[in-house]
Amino acid sequence: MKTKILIVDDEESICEILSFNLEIEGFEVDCAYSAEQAMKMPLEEYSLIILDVMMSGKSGFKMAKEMKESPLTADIPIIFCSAMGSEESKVTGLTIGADDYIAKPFSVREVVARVKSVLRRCHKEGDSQILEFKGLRVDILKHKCYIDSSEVALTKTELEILILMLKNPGRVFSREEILKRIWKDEVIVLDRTIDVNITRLRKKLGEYGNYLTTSQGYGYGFNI
Amino acid sequence: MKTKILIVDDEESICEILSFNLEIEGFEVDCAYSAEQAMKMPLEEYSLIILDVMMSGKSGFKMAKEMKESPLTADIPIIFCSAMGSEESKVTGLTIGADDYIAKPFSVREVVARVKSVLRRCHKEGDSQILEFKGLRVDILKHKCYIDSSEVALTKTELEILILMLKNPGRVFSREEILKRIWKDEVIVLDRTIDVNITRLRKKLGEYGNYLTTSQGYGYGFNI
DNA sequence: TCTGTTTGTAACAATTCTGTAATATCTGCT
DNA sequence: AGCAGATATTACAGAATTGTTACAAACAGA
Repeated sequence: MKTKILIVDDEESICEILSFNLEIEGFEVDCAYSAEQAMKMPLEEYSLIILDVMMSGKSGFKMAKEMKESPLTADIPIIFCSAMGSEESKVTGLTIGADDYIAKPFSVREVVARVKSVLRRCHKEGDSQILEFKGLRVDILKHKCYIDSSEVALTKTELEILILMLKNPGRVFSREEILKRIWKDEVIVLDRTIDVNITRLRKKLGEYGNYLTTSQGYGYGFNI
Repeated sequence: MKTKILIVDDEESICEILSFNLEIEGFEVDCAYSAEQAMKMPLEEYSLIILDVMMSGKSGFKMAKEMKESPLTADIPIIFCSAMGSEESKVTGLTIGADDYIAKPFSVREVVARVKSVLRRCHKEGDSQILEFKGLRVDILKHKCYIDSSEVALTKTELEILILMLKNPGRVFSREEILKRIWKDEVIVLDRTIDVNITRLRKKLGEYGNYLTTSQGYGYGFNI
């Protein structure tokens, strides 16, 4: 399977040139022309995202921040690119949210080199993205959960909670933390909502539900 | 209790992005926007300080130097970061006692990696903060207590008292001190409440309960 | 639009925690 | 030993936390 890369830039010509060159290098490349459009795509399928900082509508930085908040997409490396203009200093500040940074105008050669470098650094090439514990298996790319090879139907919320917990087994997450990472800052829901979702998850996971433990006064965790 | 990190940088955006990402990693993060402001904070509470070299007002170097002069703060690891990637400032930083050095612009992933590395090196890692005495073990992050590898169920209050004592073995805590640190100022409870909780703790800890000693007229302590 | 699913909320039940008070025991001193 | 002050123990009820269920709104697909 080819390594997939997503380019998000409102300048169509840039997308074209980049995707052309990256495809020559053997990558599979998709393009989005706005952050809004990109956010509707199945981001977790991509091994790397090239993100323009300055776009009309949602900025690349904002999009990156949202990605970091979801356990599904938090680990995807991002390369920012932006025109070095009057806001040079601001750009410097923003770049640190990324795994790499490229200033426009850039040479195609440079971009390809950085893409390869970041992928090497993050060991993400061909990464299967599967979480496993005994007979419990979660395929992050496919959004599926299996127990002993038979599928368990989890809803999006349930799956994200499970992924968050499974990625940090043993760690206890406070309700506040869970809200921040599953529901983002935009939506406001009650603490009790977490409890309800944990209950649902436990029920669906059967015997494995017992590993989702409560730390009274602290929160929840996946306890091995 | 989470590992606390202080970020000192006059660029607010940098503070934001770093703190956001470090919080996701499970650290508790505070920010200061100048060395002067930072020096007014209770520095000894932090397990690590990320310090910008170039700030208006007092420089990061100067602040580090002052920290090294106080026994309270001399051992806190410091990671310098600076826009000038010149070898010169790097050398200055390391001689002053910095534990690591990062040149801007940096990737968040890099910073997080270095933070973890430094904490690991200093035996203060955020992944598994563990207090241990013979067969008694407390995992602070997991909020769990074990005796000879089997879990002992402690309540929140009991656990907090035990952690307080175990962190300062030999030291005697007055009731007043214990109230202040476990119950904060918010809640007001009787002195006798402490006694009851100590009793409960002793019973649950079995043989190790004997190490929780009373200093008549003074208070309690974990006496090795 | 109809239908089924997902998801948050509310209400209530079950459980666990925790401070208090009453009583017993201990400690240091004379 | 006897006393006074300090600490230990116990039981209990109220508080706090968590679990469960049912329901309705929002959503998605046909």
